[in-house]
Order: sequence, then structure tokens, then C-alpha cells
Amino acid sequence: MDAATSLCVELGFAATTIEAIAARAGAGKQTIYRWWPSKAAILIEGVEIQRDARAGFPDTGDLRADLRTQTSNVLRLFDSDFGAIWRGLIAAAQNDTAAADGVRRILRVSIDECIGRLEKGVKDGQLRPGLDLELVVELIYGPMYHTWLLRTRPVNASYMNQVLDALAPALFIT
Amino acid sequence: MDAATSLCVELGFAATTIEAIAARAGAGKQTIYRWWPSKAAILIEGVEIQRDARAGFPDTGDLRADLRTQTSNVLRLFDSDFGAIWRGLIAAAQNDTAAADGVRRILRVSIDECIGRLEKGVKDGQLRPGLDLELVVELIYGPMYHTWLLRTRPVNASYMNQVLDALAPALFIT
Amino acid sequence: MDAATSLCVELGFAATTIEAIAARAGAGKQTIYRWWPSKAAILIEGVEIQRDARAGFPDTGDLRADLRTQTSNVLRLFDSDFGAIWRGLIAAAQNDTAAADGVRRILRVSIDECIGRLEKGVKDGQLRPGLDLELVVELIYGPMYHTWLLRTRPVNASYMNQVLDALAPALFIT
Amino acid sequence: MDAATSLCVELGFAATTIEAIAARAGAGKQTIYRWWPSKAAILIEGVEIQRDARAGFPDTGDLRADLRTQTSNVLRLFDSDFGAIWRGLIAAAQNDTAAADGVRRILRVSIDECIGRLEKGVKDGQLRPGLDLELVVELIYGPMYHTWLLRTRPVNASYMNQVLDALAPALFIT
DNA sequence: AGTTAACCGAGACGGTACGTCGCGTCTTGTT
DNA sequence: AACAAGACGCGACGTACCGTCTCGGTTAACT
Repeated sequence: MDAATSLCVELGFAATTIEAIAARAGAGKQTIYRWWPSKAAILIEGVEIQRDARAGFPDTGDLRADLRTQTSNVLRLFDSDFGAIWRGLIAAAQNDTAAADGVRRILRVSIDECIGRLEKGVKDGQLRPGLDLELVVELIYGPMYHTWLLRTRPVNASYMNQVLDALAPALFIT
Repeated sequence: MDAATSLCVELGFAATTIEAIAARAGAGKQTIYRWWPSKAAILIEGVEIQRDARAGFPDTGDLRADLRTQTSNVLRLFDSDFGAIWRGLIAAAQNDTAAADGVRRILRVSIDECIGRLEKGVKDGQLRPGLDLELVVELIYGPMYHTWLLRTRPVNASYMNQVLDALAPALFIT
Repeated sequence: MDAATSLCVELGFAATTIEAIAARAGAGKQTIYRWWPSKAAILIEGVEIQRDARAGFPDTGDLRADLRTQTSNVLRLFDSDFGAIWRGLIAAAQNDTAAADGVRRILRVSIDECIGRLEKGVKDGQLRPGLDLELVVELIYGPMYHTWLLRTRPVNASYMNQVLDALAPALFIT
Repeated sequence: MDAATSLCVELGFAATTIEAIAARAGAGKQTIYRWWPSKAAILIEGVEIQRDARAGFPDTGDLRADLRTQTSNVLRLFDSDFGAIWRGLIAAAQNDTAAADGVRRILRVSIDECIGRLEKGVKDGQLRPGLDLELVVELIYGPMYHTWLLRTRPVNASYMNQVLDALAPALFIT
């Protein structure tokens, strides 16, 4: 009954209760507990399913442009209903090991997709060789998450362009 | 009654209740509510007081070394009791505007301190001129928070050295 | 600050708090506690003062008529604001010895006034001699309080006339 | 959980809290609230159950003797644990409509039992015909409740004998 | 006239109980 | 057999008052 993610969108993560999810889903609480150990687990599964539906990393041959496209897509996602849920899950992960595992599992896939594209960039002679690509992902997405989670200033496409431009001398060839 | 931060350290942010804080502090619940609107507010005040006690940014004249020193100090802090509280506050900030304001207020000071040191670095000819220094802070601390909050891999001094080294071509002169 | 009896009238005895009395009286709570040990004590004093203002038992020479007049007056009192307070005090007296003393003190005066009139009735040859007059008071007022406190049916002047008529063979001479 | 009436006996009505009742009953507070709206409601139900267990009015054929027996029984009850609870309930009824309804409901049964016996007394030619029997009940029990609730003097069997003797000319034949 | 003490309003304090909410477990009746 | 429905023991919530306790500020009395 992932239609219960709707509650999370309507009321926010914190105000979403398992009781309400069960009621909204027309299910008994027990049934919920039979399938998921916690509220976070339900939403993680929801996110994973939705994620599988969404496709991978763009590849037009121009790495820098693709990174711009992809970060812009991610930001659009963060601005949508998904953003509220993702925020809540990251928050939950700070106090709940299981949630942290779920969050990490979700991120792993996205990071690996990104790393895959970066590897192609190296092959294409667009990305400096010898870089720890996991680190490159963090250099790019770190500022985004920092600004998005800590709300120090608005995060949008132009912000990410600034980030990518600033990182350019460190990452890209010519 | 900031000695109630001890509970947060012992039990974690989520398991810390205002009831327990009051009991530990030998105070009535009402007294707590008279002074702070929420658990987060108490801890934010505690963090701010402690922060005021701690000093500012190192300045040896060598910007890169100072950044290494400072990030290393911050990481040590994150590994200490403070880390658990800070984690909890950032989590709370995701679902609570007031907490978010407090977190932002705390961060602002640290960021401004960092920006101050970066400005000196520009004057000293160690940092590239023309950079948005707020952005530079995010380039440096973004990866740190990303990795620390999302727990994708361990964060330690050597990790931050990697980050600074990777950023070097983008930030530093020669 | 017996103007605080107004609160009792407005909100009922149970909902009247010493805090509210103090606020309404424009006094500090401490000042209230300096003068009275409890809410009941305040109201008892208020009742006593008001009682002293009201006069005694009617005496037209016709005992039966006087009893009708007096019971009717009492009932009118019970229907007024005083009734609500008196009800509350009697209730409080069930769980509070001090309140019980106050209630008994107030009643004593009224009962003695009634007994005084009854004694005159004996002298006048209207009341059977040899009766325990305290008991006679109870025979008359007992049904009234029973019906008023337990609310088994409406109490009004005609009810009291029935009571007096029914008691007549037991009390009055011809 | 009528075993919670024990608390009322031990501590008195006023000092009995729903919290303590729940604890003593080994139940959650919510469970108490699910079944009864207030402390008074619990005790009323307890009294009603106990009342159903106790039998009705004695009938030896001698009305006056039966009234003596019954009032004496009632007084013994008032002196027992039940007395404390009944006192508290009558007190509560003064400020609480629901409690008043409960008290009235309980009384109704007893009054009707008494009226039943009085009717037989009329048939047997022991009680004056033409009396409002409801009123007769009040003439008998009114003094008892008056004296018991207002504590103007001790109530005991000999007191009730005095009452019945005094009422005799008004009520009984020969 | 200046100082001092008593008393006051205001309201913070440590508590206790309130009535509500949601937890995770359990029982019951239905399909 | 799995399910919805929801009761259950529990624990924390945030609120209301309790009775006690400082606080300043204002009188009033007495040097």
C-alpha cells in the first residue's frame, strides 16, 4: 500500500503515523507490521520502486552537459513530493540504523550510475584520469545535499551550474 | 539545564524526552516548556553556548594547512558527543522549521568564520580570486556532510585531505 | 475579595480555581493563601457575611404560615447564585473536614433560628410539646435537602407545602 | 475493574485518580477512558453492580418494624466502605450532570423498592391511605440524608427510630 | 525626611494529574 | 489462513493548577 506515501506528502514525514497509513490503506495495523518493520521501511520500499521506474544517467557524449542535466533532474525531484519523503528518510536515518541502511542502499544505486557515467567520461578524455570517482560524486553532490538539507540558501539549477563551473578546473580536461 | 544534553548523548536524540530531561534536571516539565518550545530548542541553545566557548578558525598564514586543521577539528567534534546531538538536530530540522532556523543560525557563524579565513587567503594570494566564497565553503564542507550524514563511507582526516587535494586545482594558486 | 464568589457562580464550584480567583481579584496567589487555606474557606466566609446581612426567621404569630414563608424563602435562595455556591460547599464538605466544619457552622445558625421560632410555637400552643426541636427541623428541611441535593424531583414552594401538610399531624396542634 | 473502588475506600473519593485506578487495575489509562467517561462513572457502575447483588426491602408484615430494619441496614451500609463512595458520588453529582444522573438512577431503584413496601402497607391498613408515597420516602430518608451529609449530629439506628416515632402520627394507623 | 520593614502583585518553581495520541502486540470475527 | 477492525498495556505528550518560593515596588511607621 505504497499509496500511503501520499500521507507523508500531505502531512510531512513526522506527522505520518502507521495508524493513519493503515486507515488510509483500508488495512489493519497488523497487516502493515507483517510486511514492514517501520514507517521508514515502507517509504524506503516506495522510493525504491519509484526509483526503478525512473531511468538512469543521461549520456549524450558530453559529460559536463550530462552532469548539468542530471543534477537539474535531481533538483526537480527534490522539489517534488519525493523531496519531502527523501528529507524525512534522511532524517530518520540519523537515529535509526535500519533506515540508514535503506537510505544507503538507495543512494548506492544512484552513485554507481553516476560513477559509471564518470568512467565513460574518463575514457572519453573529458574527465581527468586518476581521480577517485566516488569522491568526484561527493564533490558534486556534497554541496547540493549540504545546501538542500541545511537550507543555508536556495538550491536550483543555476546553483548547481555554479558548483560544476567551480569544480571544472579540478575535474575536467580543457 | 543544559546538563540535559547528557541524556541526548546517552540515549540518542530520538529517545530523549522532555519528561526525562525535566526529571534529570530536577525540574518540573512546565519549567522546561516555559523556557523552550521543544526538545530541539534546548539542544540548539546548548550547542550555541558550547560553540561560543570554542574558538574560531586557525590562521597560521598557510590557508591549505589551516583548512586541513579546521576540517580535522570539525571531524573530531563530529566523532564526539556533540556529533550525536548535531546529527539529531539536523534530522529534526528536516521536519521542523524552528529547528531548521536554529541549525541555520549555528551554521551561519561557522560559515562566516570560514569565509573570513578564505578572504584572508585571497588577500594572501593563496586562494583564487573571484570565487563565491560561500560556494567554496560548500565545496569543502558539502562532501564532508554528505558522507557523514548519508554514511556512504567513513569520514576522517585523511578523507578530508583527499577532498582538499582534489579541490586544489579549483581553489588554490600554485 | 469575596467578589471572587462571582467566579463560582459563572463557572461552577469545581471549575473555580484559586489562580482564577486571584487573577480576578487582582491579587497575588500568595495573598489569597495568606488569608484562607482553601477555596472552600473563601466561599464559606462569603456565605457567612451574606448570611449575616440577611435577616432571621419570620414571626407573624402563625407558625405554620411562617414555616411556609421561610421554606419558600430558602428555596428562592437555593435557586439563586447562592444555590450554586451552597451546593459546591456541601459537596466539598464530603471530602474535606475543614469545609464540613464551615458548612456545619453556617447551618447551626439557621437551625438555631428555626428552633427559636419553634420554641415560640410550643409556647403559643401551635406545636406539640415534648418534641425534639432539632429533630423537627430535620423533619422539615431533610426532605428539602434530600430532593434538592439528589435531584429526584423539582423542589419548589408547593413541594414544601406538601411536606408541611404531610407532617402536620405529627407536629401541629389542631 | 471495579476493584478500583478499593482505592476510593483507601484514599477517599477526592484523592482517587484515574491514573491510580489504571495502575492498580494493571490497565492503561486509555482503557479506562474507553469504558467510562469519568471517575464517577466507574464508581456508579460499581455501586450498581453491588446494589443488584444486595436484596430488596424486608417484609415481615409489620411495616413499621420493616422500616426500622431497613433504615438500620442502610445506616450500616453508610458506615461501611460503601458510605465513603456514596458520599463522594453525591458530592460529585453536585458539579457533574452525568454523575447526578447516575446517582438518581441508583436512588430510583431503592426508592421504588421502598414505595412498593409502602403500598403493601397501605393495603395492610398500616399506612394512612391517600399519601404521596414518594413524599413519604422523602419524609423518612430526608432527615437521614440531611444529618448524614451535613454532619450536624451522629446518625444511627436510634436516631432513625426517633424519626420514625416522630413521623408516626403523620404516617401510621393506630 | 529618610530609612526600614511589612505587605503586596506578579509569576517562576517542583510537582501531580489530566485527557489524548500513537506505539507495537493481542484477540476476535469475517470472508 | 489471511485479513479489517480495534482493544490492550504502555509511555510521552503538552496543559492546568496546586501550594511554595522569590522577586521588585509601594506604602506606612519609626527613627
